Amino acid sequence: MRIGTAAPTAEQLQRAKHHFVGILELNDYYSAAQYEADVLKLLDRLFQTHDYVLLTGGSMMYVDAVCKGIDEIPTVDEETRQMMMWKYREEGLESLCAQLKLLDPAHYQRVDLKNPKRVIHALEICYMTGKPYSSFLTNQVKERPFHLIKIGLRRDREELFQRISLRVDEMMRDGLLEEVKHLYPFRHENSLNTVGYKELFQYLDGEWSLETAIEKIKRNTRVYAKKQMTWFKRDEAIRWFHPDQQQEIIETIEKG
RNA sequence: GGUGCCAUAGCUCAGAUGGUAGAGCAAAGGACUGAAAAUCCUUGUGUCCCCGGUUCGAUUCCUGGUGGCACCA
Repeated sequence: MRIGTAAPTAEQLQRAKHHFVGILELNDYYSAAQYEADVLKLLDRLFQTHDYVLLTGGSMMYVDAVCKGIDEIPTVDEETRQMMMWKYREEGLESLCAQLKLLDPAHYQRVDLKNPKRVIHALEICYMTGKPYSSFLTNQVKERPFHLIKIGLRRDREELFQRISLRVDEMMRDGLLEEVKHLYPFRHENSLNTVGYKELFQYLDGEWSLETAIEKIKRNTRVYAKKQMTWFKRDEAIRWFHPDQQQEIIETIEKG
């Protein structure tokens, strides 16, 4: 999935040592909590020989998992997940909400009852552990054995959207469609339900023209960029810069 | 040139036998604790093409104009 995920190029990989690139198979289970654990373990090692380590990217929850931590909640086993998916299909969301109200009234008050993923996950934990989902939540930011400097990059929306459009065109030139064709047999894997892949699957299904699919990729990428802005905007620790302000960014990092 | 049809939100269109209007898409804003490039929520005032007429009242009916489409010359 090199092209669609905008993985670092061979040249970029040469210039700086990267971690966690291409470590997972299509159908591997992974989560923000696992990422938190994996990254902390790696950092432990890296800080023995490095003063600085850079964490880059825009996967909001994964960034926060490393910086702020995620509460200790058991990982849902396959059996429970299957059972809950079955209940969701057979009984519907409303029924699941009613069950959550009984098993975890506190969380029932707070969750987005219209969001199946949230309701399902809370219920999974309730059923699996016999304890309310909310009893696992501490609402505390974890202490880290290192100093964090958060740098946010921001540019005019018009310019940003223009660059998104160019980036998608470039991916197409680099052979995104070929990549997607190879992945077509695995299209139902969760890892492929993402921008850049799901739209081209629709094209291969004959539901959209190629032009429409490309427009949708651009559109969905814009929406994603907007979601990143919304998420990171409320993080007061982030210091914001225009990408061209390299000198200022370096100084900020050196000052700590 | 003639005849017919159309002109309503950024786009595609719906609608009221006359009481100033609403869907989809787009767009904007927001949420987010082991599926997160995922998932979910909220938001629709727009000279209803223009001039005039009828009317208490016209975006709706009528005359004329402008633009578009189709057919006929």
